[in-house]
Amino acid sequence: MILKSQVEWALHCCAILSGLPEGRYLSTKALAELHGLPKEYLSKALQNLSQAGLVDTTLGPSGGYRLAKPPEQVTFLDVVEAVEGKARTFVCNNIRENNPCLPEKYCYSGPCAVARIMWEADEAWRDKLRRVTLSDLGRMLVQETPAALWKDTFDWVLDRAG
Amino acid sequence: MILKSQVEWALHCCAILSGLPEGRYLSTKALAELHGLPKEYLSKALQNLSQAGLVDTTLGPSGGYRLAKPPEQVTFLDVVEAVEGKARTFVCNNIRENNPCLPEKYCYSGPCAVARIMWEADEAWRDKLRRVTLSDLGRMLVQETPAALWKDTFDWVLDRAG
DNA sequence: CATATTAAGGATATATAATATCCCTATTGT
DNA sequence: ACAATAGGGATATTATATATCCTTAATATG
Repeated sequence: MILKSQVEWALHCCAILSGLPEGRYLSTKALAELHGLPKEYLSKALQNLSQAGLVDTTLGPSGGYRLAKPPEQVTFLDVVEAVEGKARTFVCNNIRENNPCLPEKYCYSGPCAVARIMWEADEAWRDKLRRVTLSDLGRMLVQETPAALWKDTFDWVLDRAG
Repeated sequence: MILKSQVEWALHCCAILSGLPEGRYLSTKALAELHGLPKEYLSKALQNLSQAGLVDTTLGPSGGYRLAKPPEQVTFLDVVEAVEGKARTFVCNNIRENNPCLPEKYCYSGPCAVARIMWEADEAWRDKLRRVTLSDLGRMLVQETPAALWKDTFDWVLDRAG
């Protein structure tokens, strides 16, 4: 069970979008080249962000993506769920209902204990992701990235943003 | 990102093994029929449990599987990791290193912030699973299963255990 | 000892999901 | 008018999950 690499892509793209000056957009092309990713496929991930309402888009030259909300209002969970979907990571197939000892008409009232426990763990994972925002990420990245590289990077992307 | 159904199978099988009388074994066949699962494929999951040291096995008629330790010493994480592997659910491909602004010889010192955050969430998931044991599960199942069905089920499996 | 039953594991087949590319359309800034 | 863009459909490729089959070695039982 491994998350799609699109999740990683989307998070890094959001990190860049978080640092973008007000009103500017970044194209798929720029984001793909910056991260060395396949443009067309990255585009699908960005479309997911758009459909989830996390980013605004605009067409034409100098078009592209920008965050739809301030970075402190976008959580990791928002991004992860936009790309991976909101379904739980554990699917209960109710195999207890195949028990040959089960009376014909018997119906279990709720989900079984196995599922409840697995879903609690899933929820703990989501909780953790919900507590980290893009602005938290931004602060961490600024701290661990050389200032010159950080500046060069934004000069580079803004140069490609028309 | 969805866990293999083998995880569900392994957990339900462990639940049954937890309730088994001392010294008895249950065969793949019995476990498969009890849960309505494909015997050969379930066998692969049980082999994973065996390789992880969670269950003991013995050959021949009346052979099969039993827990290798008391149920309170086997956690959900043990079972999940035996089947799914211990790898983290988020893989960092270091796409920041594709940044064209990155100086030639530059080398990042540690994993990037995105990976650290995702790995923390992964760890929260594992923590939760580590805190639930098979004996916890057993208590929950006993409570939510009609006593007669519970008894019938163990009579049924023990009948098939030689 | 002979036999039936079992786990282990290799080989292979099938189905589903992830990754990737291509192409067409409508929109928009220049 | 033109070039650049997002959106999205269709399709191809690769990887993973699911499933079956078969062989081997061990073992309880008659």
